[in-house]
Amino acid sequence: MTGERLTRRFYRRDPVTLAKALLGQILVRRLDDGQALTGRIVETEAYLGIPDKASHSYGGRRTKRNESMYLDGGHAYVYFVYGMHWCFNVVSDRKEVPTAVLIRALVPVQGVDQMKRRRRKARELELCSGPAKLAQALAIDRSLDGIDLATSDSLYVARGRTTQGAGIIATSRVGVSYAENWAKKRLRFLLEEP
DNA sequence: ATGACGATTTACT
DNA sequence: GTAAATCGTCATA
Repeated sequence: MTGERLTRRFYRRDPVTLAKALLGQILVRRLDDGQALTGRIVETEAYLGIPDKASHSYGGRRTKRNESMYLDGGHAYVYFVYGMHWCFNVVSDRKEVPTAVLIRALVPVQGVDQMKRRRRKARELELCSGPAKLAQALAIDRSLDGIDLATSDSLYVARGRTTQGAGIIATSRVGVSYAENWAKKRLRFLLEEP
């Protein structure tokens, strides 16, 4: 039961459930030349949408930038921050419900040499140990924003070793100190045993 | 038209 | 530990 692409049904859940369910699954990026870059998802964050002060869709905010958050579960939301970094989210829930899961870290599986090339500055252990790092390593950028992970060959998630909720640590999210009472909610999830 | 600000990373004191 | 890098997007005017 490993290696199959996850389908729409998997993604159409609330972001907390999805954030936990994504841990241990395999993110697959297939380049135009057919080469696969893959990694095991070991850290995620849930963004709960309209009520969530840390979410780009807080208060129902809907702009050109965050439009992808309103797509059906299983689409990609890729955004640009700090003038230099891309971050990749998996959209959760249904169409018009702007929630998502930020993929924060991977353990590289396939295509490590290519990842190293893309992240020239990084040391081996830091290839995919942050949201913008993994985006750079897997060549994820604007061109993949809004793509459908349920049908795209360029980017999707495949079933990895299943965890059944065991070994998951929940902590507060990173970089959202501005979000007041939402900043300290435990919406960041890490796989304890990589 | 302008200005403030990031769901970060890296380098440096 | 602190701070610079760096620019698209959005709110305000």
